Amino acid sequence: MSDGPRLPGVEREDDEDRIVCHVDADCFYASCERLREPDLRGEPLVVGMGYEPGETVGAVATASYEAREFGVESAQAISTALERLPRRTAYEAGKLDDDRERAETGYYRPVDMDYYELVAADVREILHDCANVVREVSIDEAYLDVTDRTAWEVADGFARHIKDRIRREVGVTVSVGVAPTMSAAKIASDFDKPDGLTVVQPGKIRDFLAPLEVDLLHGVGPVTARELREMGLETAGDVAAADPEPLVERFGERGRELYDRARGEDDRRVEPKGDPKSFSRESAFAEPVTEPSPKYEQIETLAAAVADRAQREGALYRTIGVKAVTPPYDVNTRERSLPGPVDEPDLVDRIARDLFTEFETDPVRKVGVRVANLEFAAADQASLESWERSGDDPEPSSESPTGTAASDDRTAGQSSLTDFS
DNA sequence: TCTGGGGTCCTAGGACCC
DNA sequence: TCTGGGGTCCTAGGACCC
Repeated sequence: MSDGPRLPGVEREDDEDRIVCHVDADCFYASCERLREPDLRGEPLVVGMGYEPGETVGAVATASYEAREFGVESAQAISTALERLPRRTAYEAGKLDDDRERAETGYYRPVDMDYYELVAADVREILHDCANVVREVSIDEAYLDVTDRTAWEVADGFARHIKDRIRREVGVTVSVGVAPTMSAAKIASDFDKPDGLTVVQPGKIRDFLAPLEVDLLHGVGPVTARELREMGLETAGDVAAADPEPLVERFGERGRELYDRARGEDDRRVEPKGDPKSFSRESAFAEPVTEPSPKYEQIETLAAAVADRAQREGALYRTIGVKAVTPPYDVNTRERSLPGPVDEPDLVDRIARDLFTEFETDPVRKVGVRVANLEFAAADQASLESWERSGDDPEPSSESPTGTAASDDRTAGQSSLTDFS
């Protein structure tokens, strides 16, 4: 109902003064492990894959803050982590060849996603209780639009309430950022980790961001950070004050976005996450493999896993792809699109093999299979179709004498309408 | 830091169509 | 029959995130 000048065709709505909360669990996997194994509290703890005897490839998924003291970081090669922080069990068994102290060792646990999902579900429930709109970004991270639930004067108390509930009812700690935009809220939640709480009031975003290094901005990784530094831009404040033209020229659309975000401008609204766009599975070999057969065996396994996942989630796919990582670390992808969406595990296998023949004799350190161009027919379309063709065969094709979808043209639809009315 | 696994989005060239 | 302009889809690669 607000009056005032509007550009024709532009929806302004209640654009102003959203209150966005970003909730980010602190080293979530490690917290989960401590939940079911309280003795791990206060100890250096690494959750990852590949540290068991016989395994050589793997990486750190999460390191507790105690483990980070030793230079262990997420995404680090597990071998590096073990050098910096040997396993406590190795110490206790007297297997360490150097004279390290017990205090310089830590605990290692394998990733157990099923368990973490259970814990995350409890957190989610609280989040949905605290906000009208929740966007789950990952298992341990979500945006909340809490505009209708609180006000800026008491936003810190509201965020405190969320943190307290999660700690009391689930037993893990989270860091919360509150700001008028998603991007500022995200950075705010990271500002005071762990167990942090940072509120950025409207009008203060640019001041808040100004001193931060560019790589703290969401979407700026090592490559972009280096290029920005080469352009003389070290902090978010530098970017905000820069001429946007060179940024757009160098980084395209991302450059514009970067510039806007550094200035505190971000008009994205918190919206629930939609359907996934792709499913993939991949796995690395202990060392590069040249023989064709182990590679094809992996492809077969991964293809089956991906097809199974799609089936379980009720997704049809129209594109099938493979990935071959060759030394030193070249990522090659090949994909093929089909005329229409399918759910055919055999086809995934066949096409994946076919696409992979190109790398058959190359040394390969990692292979992957992917399906994309997903369609979730069952949920969305069933209702749409029944709405469009109301009165039509309620169980399409299952009762059909031919059993083929090909017979489902207008004429067939008409006749079944007659049949069922 | 020589590298795990599962995702998203963007870009750029080519094919193809009108 | 020497060559415009716009749009969409497909494919491969790259950067990034957790």
